[in-house]
Amino acid sequence: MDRADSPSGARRRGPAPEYSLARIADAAVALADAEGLGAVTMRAVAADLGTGPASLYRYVGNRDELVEAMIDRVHGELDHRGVPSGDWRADMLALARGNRVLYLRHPWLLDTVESATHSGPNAIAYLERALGALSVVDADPTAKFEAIGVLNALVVMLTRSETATASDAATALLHARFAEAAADGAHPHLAAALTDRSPDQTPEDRFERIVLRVLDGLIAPRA
Amino acid sequence: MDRADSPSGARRRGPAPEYSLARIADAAVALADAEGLGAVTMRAVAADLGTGPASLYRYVGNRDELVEAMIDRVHGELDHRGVPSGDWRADMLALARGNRVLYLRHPWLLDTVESATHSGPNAIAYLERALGALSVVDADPTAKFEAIGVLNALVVMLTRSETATASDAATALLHARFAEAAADGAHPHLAAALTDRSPDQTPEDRFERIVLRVLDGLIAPRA
DNA sequence: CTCAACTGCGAACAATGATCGCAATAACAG
DNA sequence: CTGTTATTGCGATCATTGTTCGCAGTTGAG
Repeated sequence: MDRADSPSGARRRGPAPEYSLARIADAAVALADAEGLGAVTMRAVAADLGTGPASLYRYVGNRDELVEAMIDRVHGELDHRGVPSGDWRADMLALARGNRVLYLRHPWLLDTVESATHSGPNAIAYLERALGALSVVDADPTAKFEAIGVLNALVVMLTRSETATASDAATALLHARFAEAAADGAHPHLAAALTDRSPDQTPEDRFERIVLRVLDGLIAPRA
Repeated sequence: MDRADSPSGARRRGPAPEYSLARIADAAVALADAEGLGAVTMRAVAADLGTGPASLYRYVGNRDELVEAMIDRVHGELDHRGVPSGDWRADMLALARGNRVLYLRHPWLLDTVESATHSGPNAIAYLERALGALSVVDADPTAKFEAIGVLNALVVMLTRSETATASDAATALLHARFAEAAADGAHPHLAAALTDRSPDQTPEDRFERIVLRVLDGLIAPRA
């Protein structure tokens, strides 16, 4: 019942595995990048590899495991060397920036946050980096875990709002509903806020400003 | 192609609708509360109402619309009167607290954050309240929207971690992987952080402390 | 050479979201 | 009162998807 592919030292019996978890995950990632996570069906991935869906189950227990493999695979794209630099603020900002570009490059990652916990090797390596960055801070580990978690949630939220373009149907609907609510007289503050648009700020600036502020709030002087 | 149920003034022709969006949403909410969002299939909801799946489509365009109705329905459980009180910090904390209990009562809401945007009437009413609370703050509307969004993301994340009990399979797996990584020698900071457990703090305290800190960081003195 | 372990995968199954069409019903027009 | 029409309830049915079964083919071990 074990998986094909797994590096169990010596070559086992039977034919050598024709595919690999990495190849399958790559195909799935390509599909998700192009058409969203919903397009990642076992059939579609298998078809892209030129085989049938059943073959994939030699490498993956189920679809969730495939998604997990995808997640960890793209997490490997990040290069966080030099992150425990001593300046924890800069370090955390760098980690956040890295996650941001990762989410922008693979927007489907934003859809996996709530279903699958990112706990693959690369995600754990990331956590190790973050803890390393915070090792110079005098706070108890629980607070550090919290800070990392909050930071990640923040990055997800910010990137999600960055990804929501007006061309998107859901976003258009949202705006329409806002406008409607603002016009019905029962939502004065909303109406005011919508008319009083304050403008252009690059996404990057917005991102860094908010991340830094939250960081400062989180790791405030001990009470 | 219009929906049954919708209050189009005078009674229309044909038989009076036997169900209603509200009743259907209630049944679905009950199902989700008991067995999770995955248990909310058209068939299951219909069966709970004593009918077939096709009937629901007179009241709902598709499953996503049903989930949206569920979301807005439970958002109506919150009573946020007295929230624009003048003390914006207290107001925002109260709103956050309200959302927290809502998420704890209906954990499946945490699974809807990324798929469906919460933009029903009750969600918009919530937004209006929050904007009202922040109306006494001198900041541009964009920043206020951001603050509200960040606050919500924060509440979601904190409540999610509160919901993840050790009895949960996913959480158990996560802890196992952490322990494994901590033991392999390549993750010293993780190992240190895991052994150095700092203890007991009520979830409520944790929640309020973090929310207040982030709020203070967000609405920091203008730069 | 034989056997056992292993892989690839076509065929099939169950569950689910969704559609179609028709019978039943009730307001409306005359 | 009758015929028309808009509307509802819903059984039957379809397409899609995740997943399993079983078997043929392959390869190393004894």
